[in-house]
Amino acid sequence: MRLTQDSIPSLRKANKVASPAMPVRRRMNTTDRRRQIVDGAIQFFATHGLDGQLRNLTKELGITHTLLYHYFPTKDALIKQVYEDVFESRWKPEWEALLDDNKLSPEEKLNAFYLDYSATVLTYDLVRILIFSGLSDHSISDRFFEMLRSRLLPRLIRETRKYCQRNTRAKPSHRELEHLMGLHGGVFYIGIRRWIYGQAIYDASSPHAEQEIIRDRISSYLHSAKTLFNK
Amino acid sequence: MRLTQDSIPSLRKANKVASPAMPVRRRMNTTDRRRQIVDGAIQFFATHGLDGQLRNLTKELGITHTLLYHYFPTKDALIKQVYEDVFESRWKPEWEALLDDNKLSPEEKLNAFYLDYSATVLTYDLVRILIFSGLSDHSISDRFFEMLRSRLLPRLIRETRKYCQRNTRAKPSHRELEHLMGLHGGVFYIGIRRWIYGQAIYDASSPHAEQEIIRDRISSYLHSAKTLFNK
DNA sequence: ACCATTATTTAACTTTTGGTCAATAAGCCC
DNA sequence: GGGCTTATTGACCAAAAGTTAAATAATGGT
Repeated sequence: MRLTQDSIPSLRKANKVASPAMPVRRRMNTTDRRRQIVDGAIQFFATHGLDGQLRNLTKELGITHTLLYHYFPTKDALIKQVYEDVFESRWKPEWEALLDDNKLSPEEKLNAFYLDYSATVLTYDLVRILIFSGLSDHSISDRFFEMLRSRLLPRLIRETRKYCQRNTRAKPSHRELEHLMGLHGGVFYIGIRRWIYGQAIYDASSPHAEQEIIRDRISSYLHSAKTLFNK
Repeated sequence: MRLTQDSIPSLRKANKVASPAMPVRRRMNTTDRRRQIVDGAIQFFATHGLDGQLRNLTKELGITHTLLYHYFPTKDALIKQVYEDVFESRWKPEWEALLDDNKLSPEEKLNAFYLDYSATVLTYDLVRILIFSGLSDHSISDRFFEMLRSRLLPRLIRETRKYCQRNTRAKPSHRELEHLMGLHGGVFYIGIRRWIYGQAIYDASSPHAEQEIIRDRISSYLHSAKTLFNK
């Protein structure tokens, strides 16, 4: 292992002819390399946690660990960048617009939203990094949940009320919110089972199984909202 | 910090008189010390993850880190013991008996079960160690979920059917199971929010808030089961 | 009161790991 | 093709962290 790694340079020195079998030191432009590092780091930290060792990360990337320090002053800086990227790239502002769209019924909105939300958020990288973040500092999970709480939950509650034909703009009650969190948690739990517990959730026979599940849960949620809150 | 730690022996040597302010080297019997170490380790690993450093753990315990190796040959052995203990001590065989009790209605059973389950399982130690385990090897989470799957889910499905007045012993359908997982995940998500995200979930005004929430979810679950599966 | 046992500590070793720095060489411009 | 810029590397450092071995001392039995 260490042998091959270390013997490459001497080989190169001894024989300057470039051969496909012999990796040559390649210069990448800064932005591409940086991109590659961050992408690799996202995958890597999602798998091994934030305690994963830089030398292992760079080995996967095919570079020396010292090269990292050309792009990031410290490991924390890299982690921070990973947080940024995972977070920034996955949160969709369209969700708010979708939930505000007047052409859709409450049920259609909830379905459309949670289908897209689950496809976007319930990914290997995001779920695991979110959980890793929650377990250590709460930096990412706090931010993520705050977005949820301030931008989505109120709209989801509003749509729920609309569905129940309750015309109130009162502040969502504790009970209403918790009912919604029951749905939300049930959906997020899909991600936990799949990406934390490593379960294969669906039978292969039905390709749209996940969508059906989510639809079921939403309909169940809305239904019981009626009986729960309509008197 | 290190100073006081290191200066104790010399102090002891200089002045043999035992004073309450000066901790004296105490011999504990093997079983007690082992118990203390494992208990401390559960707390410690739950907080800092499995990468937590033994020196910090033992500092909390007030012993030298090398003493650990008198009780456990390696760090992995200690972690394994932690897994065992968390798992053994928290899983209640009574749950199965409860769900089989004929004197209770399905709704009463589900309520009683999930109230106790959440009080027992949704604790700081268990939730976090379960998740830590899931993120690394799946050793604990697999076992835990397997117990759930084989011993509890079938009974919960059975009671759900009873509630819906469906008399079938057919193998639970994929859809039935997922509906149940919606409830289960919603409940477990309480633990995630509280112990991973670090959220204070309930308003202090209502001490039984968690119980009400769970009751709500169960009633919602059973209700929608009726409409979902009864025709 | 002494002795044997063994819990506990001290000191030291090894590997791992984040981080630094000077040397090397790939690509670009002229 | 020569030279400049800078991406990339190899050697090295220091602190962290798991592990070992020998020395010390608390306890229980006689």
